[in-house]
Amino acid sequence: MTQAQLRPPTMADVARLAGVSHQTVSRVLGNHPNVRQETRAKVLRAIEEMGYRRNSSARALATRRTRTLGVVASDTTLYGPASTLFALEEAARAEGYLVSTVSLRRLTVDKLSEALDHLSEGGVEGVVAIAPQRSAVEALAGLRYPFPVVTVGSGSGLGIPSVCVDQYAGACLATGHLLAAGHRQVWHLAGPEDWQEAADRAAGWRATLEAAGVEPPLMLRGDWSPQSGYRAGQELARRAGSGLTAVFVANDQMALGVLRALREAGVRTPEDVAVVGFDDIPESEFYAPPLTTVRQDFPAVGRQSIAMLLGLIEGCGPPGPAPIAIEPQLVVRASTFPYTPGQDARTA
Amino acid sequence: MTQAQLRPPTMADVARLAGVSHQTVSRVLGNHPNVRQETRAKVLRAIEEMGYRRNSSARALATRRTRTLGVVASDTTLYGPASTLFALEEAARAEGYLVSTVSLRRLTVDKLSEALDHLSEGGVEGVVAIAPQRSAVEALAGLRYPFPVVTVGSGSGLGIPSVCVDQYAGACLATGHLLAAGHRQVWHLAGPEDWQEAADRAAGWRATLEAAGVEPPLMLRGDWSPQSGYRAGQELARRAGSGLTAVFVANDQMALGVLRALREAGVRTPEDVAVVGFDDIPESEFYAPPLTTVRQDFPAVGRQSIAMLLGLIEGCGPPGPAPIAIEPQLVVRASTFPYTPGQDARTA
DNA sequence: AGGTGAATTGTTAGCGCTCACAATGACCCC
DNA sequence: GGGGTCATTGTGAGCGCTAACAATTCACCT
Repeated sequence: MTQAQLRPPTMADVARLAGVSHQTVSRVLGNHPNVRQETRAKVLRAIEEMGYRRNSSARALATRRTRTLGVVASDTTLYGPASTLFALEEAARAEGYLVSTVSLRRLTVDKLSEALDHLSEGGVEGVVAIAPQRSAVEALAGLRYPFPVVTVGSGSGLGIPSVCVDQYAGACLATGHLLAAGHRQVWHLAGPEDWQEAADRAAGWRATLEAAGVEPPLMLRGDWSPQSGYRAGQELARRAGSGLTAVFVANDQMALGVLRALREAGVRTPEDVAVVGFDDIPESEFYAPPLTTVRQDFPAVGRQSIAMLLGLIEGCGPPGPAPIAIEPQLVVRASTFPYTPGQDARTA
Repeated sequence: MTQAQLRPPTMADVARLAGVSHQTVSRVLGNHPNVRQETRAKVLRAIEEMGYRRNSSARALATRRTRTLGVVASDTTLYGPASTLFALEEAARAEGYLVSTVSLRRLTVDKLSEALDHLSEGGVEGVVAIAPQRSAVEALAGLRYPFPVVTVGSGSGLGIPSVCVDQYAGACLATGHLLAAGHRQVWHLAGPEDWQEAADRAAGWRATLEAAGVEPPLMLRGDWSPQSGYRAGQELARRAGSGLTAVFVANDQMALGVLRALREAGVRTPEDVAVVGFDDIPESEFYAPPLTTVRQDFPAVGRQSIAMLLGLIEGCGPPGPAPIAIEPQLVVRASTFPYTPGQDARTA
């Protein structure tokens, strides 16, 4: 006999039907201890009957908590950002928070600040910014918002709390793998200059070579796209004649372009040139040949970021937890030779 | 001389500083016409000075509008869903709405209903569900929520408003292209049975063949992943010896697996077997060989869905706009022969 | 001067909920 | 039997905003 109503029922309506005060209804909903079992049942029945749902705005107003977090992301059709976004959302939901997302095509300082304003209007209690570009993060450091902001994938060091995978370590893994397989020299196709991750991967590559007593060769640059990898691949193919045998590419998509360029130039992988990527996107296993690459633990990134943000929101402590780095993992496939002691890769 | 305050300033604080009533502040913020220029300036100065921001919860409570939409998505690391999500979010933001997202790893009836409950708790005014699986949409038809729900990528016909790309037309384009290039027969590697898009693509394929007087061969099935494409590709390679010359694969990622299986079996593409994919993901241009595929207009999907949802929210009319289908587009690359009249593809 | 209407501003009453506190009653102990 | 405790429930006052209406001011006309 639930009659259709224009206004959804309020707590007072439920209270009236159950013959209690609105506060008792609130207590039942809030799982407060001191409610008689019988009363609780009565209230629950009334709630059920009226199809009652608490009004979130009123609740938020009274408690001063919206239980909403914001996320700013860009390039969400790429595997890395999409995975991070997913992980963040899942972690936040597990903590009972709603997530409002702003996706940007390109992350610029203006757009980032607009996005934060938009989220601020929406009443978020904190924001995670997937901001892998240094310029954006630097700008962020200057702005003031009435809620904490945590960044993902950017370096820390600007005083903004941040979580990231240890890109440097991943690059060491990749470069070390190539050296161990017998290569005398390892080239690098890096990501865009402004990206912290690109810089960290390049630094890891350079350091590993130097530690092995190898002078790092000219570093190439792409923009993460297969297209840019293809162009760089043509350059690499040209050098394959004069001693180039191994390349560490800063992401899998560029590696795809490199593989195509090498193949078109008649350069075999891994016999002539070994290739290592970064990210372990699902497709990389099916490239020609399947790609050796570095896997990142995105779910861990999501959990850590949300944990850090909630710490900032609830603890209110400006110091915040120390920056966290998550360890990546090497996945060896057919685009490189496995490590075989005493054997030179080039003659395998 | 802005002093730090524990509680953020309220409208009343601003009003006091500006020497007006709080209602005048509200009018300035709401861009109401009848405020004297001078008063407006005074108020704006006070707002600026105090760093005042309207409290969204209080606003939502008073207006009964949260200006928040919900989106339920799954498989967001795939290109299609990620693009749709991005387009939705952008379209909603353009209309001044905040978007709360729930991403699901796998879309099941239970998870979908949990997601809608979670969004409902968050006070969304409407939800777009990216629900490409028929079972989920059917379940949705049974549930009642206090807000309208629009689906994307599911068929309509269940009484739930829906927007999608015309998959059937896309499949006709793909299959027709192969027939026009001279192939006598076209095989099909379909997506999972439960997916509406997979069913529509299969139907378009079948209808095109039948219209050309060709008996459709056995249909293979995958699960969208490169792995499943690889397995199906091995089967296809086996049949390449006995007359198979063309395959229409239901998405690009499976096509990647097919290409690899064919290559490993020594079957050349397109000389021995031509392959067409679906989606036009950014990488497909760099496959070996570059993939002929069907491009979908995701931004249009986003705009239409949001427009439909807002129509339902604001118009309140249960009839709602008619289901909208968006036209896809064929992108021809090297994995197929272009159409050359009078020439048999197999001898090209 | 008095009246009319428009422009501008202030006043009041909620929106639906939670919090702090008061009130009630049951029970127990000396 | 009075006073204490505990469990349970109700009351009242906001949270910060907008909407409706009332009040004021001012320009302009007859």
